[in-house]
Amino acid sequence: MTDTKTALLRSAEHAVRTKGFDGFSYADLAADVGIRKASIHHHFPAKADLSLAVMQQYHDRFEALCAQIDATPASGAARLRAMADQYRAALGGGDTLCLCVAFSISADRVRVDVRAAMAAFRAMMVDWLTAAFARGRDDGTIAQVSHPREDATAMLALLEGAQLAARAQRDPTRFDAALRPLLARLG
Amino acid sequence: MTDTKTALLRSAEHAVRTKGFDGFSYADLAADVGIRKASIHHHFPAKADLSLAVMQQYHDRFEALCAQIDATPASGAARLRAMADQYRAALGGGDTLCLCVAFSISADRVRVDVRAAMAAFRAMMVDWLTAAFARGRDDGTIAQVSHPREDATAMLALLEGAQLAARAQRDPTRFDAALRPLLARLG
DNA sequence: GTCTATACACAGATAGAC
DNA sequence: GTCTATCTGTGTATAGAC
Repeated sequence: MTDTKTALLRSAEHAVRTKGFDGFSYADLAADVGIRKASIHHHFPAKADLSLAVMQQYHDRFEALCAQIDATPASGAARLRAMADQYRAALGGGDTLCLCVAFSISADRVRVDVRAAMAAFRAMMVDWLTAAFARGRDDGTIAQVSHPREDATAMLALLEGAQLAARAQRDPTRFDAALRPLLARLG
Repeated sequence: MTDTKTALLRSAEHAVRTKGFDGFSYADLAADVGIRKASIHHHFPAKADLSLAVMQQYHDRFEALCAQIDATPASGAARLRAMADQYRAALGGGDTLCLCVAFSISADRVRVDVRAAMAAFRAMMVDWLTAAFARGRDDGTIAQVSHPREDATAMLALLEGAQLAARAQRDPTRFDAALRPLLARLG
């Protein structure tokens, strides 16, 4: 992959996560990367192609992160904490959201394959969180686990909602506050 | 307030909640309400004026809803359930979000007074939820309440995140799934 | 209050030279 | 691969007639 393409993907991911799918333009990326906007079309013919590439790259990165955590002997609770830390770090100064959240608002204007990629990402995250909750129930490090899958679904919603709360007021500590009750269950 | 203005506010709220601040235009509203887009400027000179009016109307409606629930002798748990039902109903077929969520993505492109209105709405909701959790702790209808304010912050994030999950896949039952662990705490 | 007409900026995208 | 130039559509907003 060329440097330009890498730079474009990087710039586009940041743009989507701070401004949303409808909020960023090829002009923004061009200014950021330092080429003309027509040149972007050489790498990504349409905005949807770029969006899909960004989504796939994001998916791969999180998949690798999950695998990395799974390779450790960490407890169920420690795994959830590690993932929560990741979402917290993704917030930056309170201005960047999870890519899925950023795309969700424009869900009816993104191409069908981009929507499919969003669904795939969510499914992967819920599956991983489900396994972590099950592990935590078995090793006794997570309190009050009844249905790992439901807990996982709720936790993903909580993570995304907490990011929204932080962004709405550009205050990352809102994320911490929203996570506190969940983290309190982790021994 | 004239019928046209009422219709515009109604149409605009739906537009923002389905397409976001950046995703709807005066052309959409004009087609929906049945007037020309230039006529909208007579009622709301700028898009920011319209956004503010929609936000204020939304705030007033929820404030009235909170007051209505408070006027009943309902338990803490019953109050939370009533509010959760409201967010669930607001989902429609899985395509409409809370107005705050819809605006949040475009937070850096909305006028400062609209952002202030978003913050005011969130503050009101957290305050109300805090009181409901405190009531539930005292009347014994909500399990494991330690810090009502933290529980309230987490619940607002969960409600909004659950709406996002439902919208991402146009499936309202995702909302129900994400809420289940919380609702299980309510006696 | 609503209309037609229009201004002006910017969006995504394409053609073709270099 | 990147550029200039350009197309076409759409966005918010305004002027002025009715």
